[in-house]
Amino acid sequence: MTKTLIKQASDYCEQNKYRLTEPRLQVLKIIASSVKPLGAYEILDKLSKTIKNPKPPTAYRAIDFWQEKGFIHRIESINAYVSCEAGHRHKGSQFMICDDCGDVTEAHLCDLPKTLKDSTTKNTFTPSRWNFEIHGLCGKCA
Amino acid sequence: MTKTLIKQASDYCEQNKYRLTEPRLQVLKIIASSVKPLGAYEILDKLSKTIKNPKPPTAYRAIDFWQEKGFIHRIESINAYVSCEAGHRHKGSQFMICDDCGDVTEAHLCDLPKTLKDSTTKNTFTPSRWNFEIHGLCGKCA
DNA sequence: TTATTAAATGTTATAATATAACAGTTTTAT
DNA sequence: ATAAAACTGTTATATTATAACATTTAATAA
Repeated sequence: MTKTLIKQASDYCEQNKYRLTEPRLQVLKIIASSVKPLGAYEILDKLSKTIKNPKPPTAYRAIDFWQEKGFIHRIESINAYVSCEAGHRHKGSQFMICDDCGDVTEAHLCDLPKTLKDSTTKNTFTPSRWNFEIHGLCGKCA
Repeated sequence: MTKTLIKQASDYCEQNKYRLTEPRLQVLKIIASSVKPLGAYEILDKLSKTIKNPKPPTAYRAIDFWQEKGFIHRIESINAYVSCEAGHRHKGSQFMICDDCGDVTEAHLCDLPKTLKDSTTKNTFTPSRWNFEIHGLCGKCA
């Protein structure tokens, strides 16, 4: 639900004294209204419909902002960005990426699965955030 | 153990009729002998010690080759490559990446942890490969 | 309510990462 | 020997991302 996410973001900004500027608003709308992850330059391209001749930093700054605040995630293996529906800040995500149609499904992971957690413990490693990207085929494409 | 990995790779090429060419050998040696993940252009730079004036495709082709064969992995969140000690082809890895010193520890994951597997099932998603990147602090830096 | 500061954007340039395309070479199989 | 396949060399360029600094907007304090 696009509207819900924008509302959430708007409330978040108000509560935390961040400015919901035009680049930020438009970038979030663009990402939230896409069914597939978008690359930064796709976002930039769409941004040019509402902002005159935007440059890369305009897109990247807004992307970075929402990413820090947990409203969007970067899918590292495809250099693309998706909005997050979780409605709360979480340390990690599990993405299921269909290599056929490009569709991505997210499940957020507030905790590390036990086997992985055990592995970090064994290595005296203190996790702060995690990103699990699973490639394969979605139900429609399988 | 660098020697072991090179030997493994050499045997693998012989058994599978792949050519262990100079760029491939040097690139694998470079990655295998580094304690930290290396970026493609770092690899290219080191490659210039044994190959005269190498160009990006020379490095990237060898990188892609070893990656396909499972002898190295790409760490997506830092655009860098590490050798794999597992000695067998596995579908996924868990990387623990220290954000302070840059050190990376790998644990290979032949199977998806149950919670994640359940999540794929629920989404009728068929996994083929996975990459789990956990950021945080290693024992030395914590 | 104006001055000051902080936060954010606009703009130019460039860095960092990666690949396309095609010519030439080496190896393998015939 | 010849042809085909695999691989490398080389030039050029695409893609992704950031540095640096001038300018504008908004919040805060005098």
